Amino acid sequence: MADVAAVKRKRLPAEQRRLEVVAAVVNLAREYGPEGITTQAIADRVGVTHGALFRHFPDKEAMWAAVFDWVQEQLGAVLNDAFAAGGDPLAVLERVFLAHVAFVARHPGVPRILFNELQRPADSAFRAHVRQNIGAYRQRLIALLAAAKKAGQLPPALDAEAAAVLFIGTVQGLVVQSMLFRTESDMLAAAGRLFPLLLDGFRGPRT
Amino acid sequence: MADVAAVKRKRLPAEQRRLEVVAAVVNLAREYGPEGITTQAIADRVGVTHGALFRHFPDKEAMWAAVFDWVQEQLGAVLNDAFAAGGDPLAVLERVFLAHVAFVARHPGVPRILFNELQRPADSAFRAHVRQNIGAYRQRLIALLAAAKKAGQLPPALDAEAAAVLFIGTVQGLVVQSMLFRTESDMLAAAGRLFPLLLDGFRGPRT
DNA sequence: TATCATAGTAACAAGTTACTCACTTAACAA
DNA sequence: TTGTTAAGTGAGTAACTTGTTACTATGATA
Repeated sequence: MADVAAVKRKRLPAEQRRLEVVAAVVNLAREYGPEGITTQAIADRVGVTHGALFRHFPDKEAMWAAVFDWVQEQLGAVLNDAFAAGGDPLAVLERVFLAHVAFVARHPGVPRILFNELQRPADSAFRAHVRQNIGAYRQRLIALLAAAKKAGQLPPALDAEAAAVLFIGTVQGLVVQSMLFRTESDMLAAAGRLFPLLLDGFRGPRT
Repeated sequence: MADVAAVKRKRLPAEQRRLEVVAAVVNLAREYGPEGITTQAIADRVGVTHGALFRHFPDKEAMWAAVFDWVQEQLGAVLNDAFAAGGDPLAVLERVFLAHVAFVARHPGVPRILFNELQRPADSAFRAHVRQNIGAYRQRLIALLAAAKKAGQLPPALDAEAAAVLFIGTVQGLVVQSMLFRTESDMLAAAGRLFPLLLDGFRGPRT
């Protein structure tokens, strides 16, 4: 695990160093997987000795908590913008879809971190956090689908709950397959091809 | 990590013990996540001392390799049956979808193991294995979609490659969300609600 | 310039993990 | 019954990982 940030002025203020730790964890997650991230590797990447980390975080779990907070904040802002930008409901839906995919394409470490957390036993505190976030996301999608029904853009018979699951699942499935096959840069192109199919499914059976 | 198999006759033939190790790993993956599986935990679960494991496997990686072989074999058989059972192409497609979901619902440790592998760096030997399997799966789906086009069940304009990605992605997304929210038993019901939406998407725009 | 809070250091401690090895003993066949 | 083979034992070991601590050095401020 190379120390990219070897040449670096020391003695940063605590808040800034904490952000550097978060960035280091996200990058290391992409490069080596979340499992292999040791506190020593984080220290090397940040360009600081091992012991210094524990001046900013009480333990390793607190570092992970900071990473989760960062992800929630960033992704939340991206999705908020997409939801808020206006337009008819289906246009919003497409914007949300593409914004979501673009975010994980820009931060490829993030899905690895989330998938990693999914494997932990169900009682994990992080799990509850993630569950609440995705649950809220799903509710917003259901509301958006309801608005689209009201606007006559989608049929009233549409199973909105299933549609929301399918929507989020499409993003997740796309991410999984991109991690296997493609580079992150191809993800947006693939997303552009997938969304029309998804939308046709929402629009209901061809008469 | 309790030793479920504490009362157990000793001195099994090697092949059988190897299968027990594979089963133990899959079960432990569901209960504690793949990350937390130590060779000691495997030994406890199988009901054997730690050292005995290394009489059957040269190292831990070989145990994981055996698990991957088992998964490939089992899931491959399930999908083969679903593909081979006959009927019109869209009926086959639905059967494959439900068989796939049913398999992961019956072996909840399997997706955790696969997701775990996805986090490792791209040059892993396991990754190449998984990639080849899913790639072959995708090809079979594309062929099936082509057959459905020929039979007039799907429009010729359908982007078959994107549809195959969406199909596999739907399963994966369903699994992810089931791991977060539902129990494994709900998965099949959710799959039944999702498939019609997916199919309508394949059938193309409503005119 | 002197002071002082605090970021950083380096060596250490304690626990965990994968793997080894000399040995014991069960099972099966002649 | 007896001899041989291979499964199993259990006490170790080396490497790694997290976290601690006594000490040092920096840089903003008075």
